[in-house]
Amino acid sequence: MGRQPCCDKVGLKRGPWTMEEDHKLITFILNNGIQCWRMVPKLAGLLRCGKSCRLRWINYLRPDLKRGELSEMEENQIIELHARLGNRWSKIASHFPGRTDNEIKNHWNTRIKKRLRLLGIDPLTHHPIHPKQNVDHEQKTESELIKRSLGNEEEKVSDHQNAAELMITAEAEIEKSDESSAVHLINNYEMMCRSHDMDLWVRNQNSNYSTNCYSNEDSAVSVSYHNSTAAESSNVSIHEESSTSGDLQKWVESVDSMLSSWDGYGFNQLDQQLFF
DNA sequence: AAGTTTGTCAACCGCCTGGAT
DNA sequence: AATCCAGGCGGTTGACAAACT
Repeated sequence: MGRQPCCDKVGLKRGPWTMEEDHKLITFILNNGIQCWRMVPKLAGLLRCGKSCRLRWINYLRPDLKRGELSEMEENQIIELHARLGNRWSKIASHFPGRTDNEIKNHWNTRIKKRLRLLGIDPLTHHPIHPKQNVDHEQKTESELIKRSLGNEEEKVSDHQNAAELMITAEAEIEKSDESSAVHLINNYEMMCRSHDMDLWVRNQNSNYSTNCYSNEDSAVSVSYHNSTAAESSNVSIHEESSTSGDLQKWVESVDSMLSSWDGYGFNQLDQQLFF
């Protein structure tokens, strides 16, 4: 037996909501609350189906909605959550009070996907796109792509490359367990990232792992490692206040242990390059 | 100025889930 | 156990605006 429609659609209004309809819905909900969405349109005097009322309230009218553009920090968090959860928009949205799943889904489809592709990252798998599979067939040079992703600012391009080199060296130091040197380099990297509000991906040449490093507003450097062969990913973060304490030692150890578990996937090759 | 393309996002559709009976 | 049903979810559409030719 087929599913019954949620309501009798005959005579019901569709399409964009008018101010008058919005007003009726807001007034009704604020005065009566929500017991049953099916009854809301009847009781509120609206020629809409219950589902339509629910959607309008949740996505547009409820008072606790956060308006305005998503910040870069929120965007980075969405990317991180999407890597873990996939297209589970409501789960992702639950991490952002005042943001709706619809809003985040739209933002992902219209902006973040493009941004990731520009950086050479497959938005579906979150792994680097191999140059041969790169969707941008226009033979853009690496520096042109970097410029585009950073708003065409020469200075930032140069710092972006320097930061990548710093992080690559830091990882090499970690690999050699030279913590004090790694601490110094990571601190430099952190400062550079924070001062230029940027993120970047580095990737081992001829290997299957990639690294995403970024800073965010609470002064942390996060490093996500993705291993395409093992289909694993992991994330480690350091905070400014812990970068000179024993916590960093733990951080270095956790990176070490994670990477040694990935041995055999080519991580030991340190001839890394910027990958866009 | 006019026509076309591209980007954005509110709203809809249909399936899924879980509680009630 | 089977069925019904409301609410929830993710994919998709289409109207509108902005950018481009």
